[in-house]
Amino acid sequence: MTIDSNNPIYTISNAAKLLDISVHTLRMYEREGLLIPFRKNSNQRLYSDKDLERVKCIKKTINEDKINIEGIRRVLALIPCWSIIKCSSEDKKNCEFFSSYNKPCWMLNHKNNTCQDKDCRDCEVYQSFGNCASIKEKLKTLLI
DNA sequence: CTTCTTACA
DNA sequence: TGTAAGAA
Repeated sequence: MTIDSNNPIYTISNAAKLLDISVHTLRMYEREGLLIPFRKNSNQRLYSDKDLERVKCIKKTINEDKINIEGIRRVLALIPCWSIIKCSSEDKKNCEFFSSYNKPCWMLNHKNNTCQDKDCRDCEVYQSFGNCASIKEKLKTLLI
């Protein structure tokens, strides 16, 4: 983890074992827009240590804070991505995100805007809201 | 043998 | 959340 926590090295079965959840649940979190695992050319999912931390945060939020997947997704849908990546007004006009309030930006189409060639998994927006500890800090920097 | 997608008595 | 089918 100290070398490169972004290295996708865990298969879905290994990740599930480490997290003590089922592979089915991991796929569901993905389908619900809570995380974006790395994909090999063979379409197989791979998870990094950072991904594991992200899922731990999700588990904690669901089990301890009693917020369901839908609730988490709606919070993520409020991230001011345009401010983080500094969209132009043209980008905003072409972005589907501005007509949606229940999906995180990384679940939407990015055609015709500055995000179209980006991999959301590598995006600062997705990364910054990856675990419970960093979210509040990130929001502080946006409000200053 | 593992993983992928899709579906559901 | 679990399990199953058929494909890769």
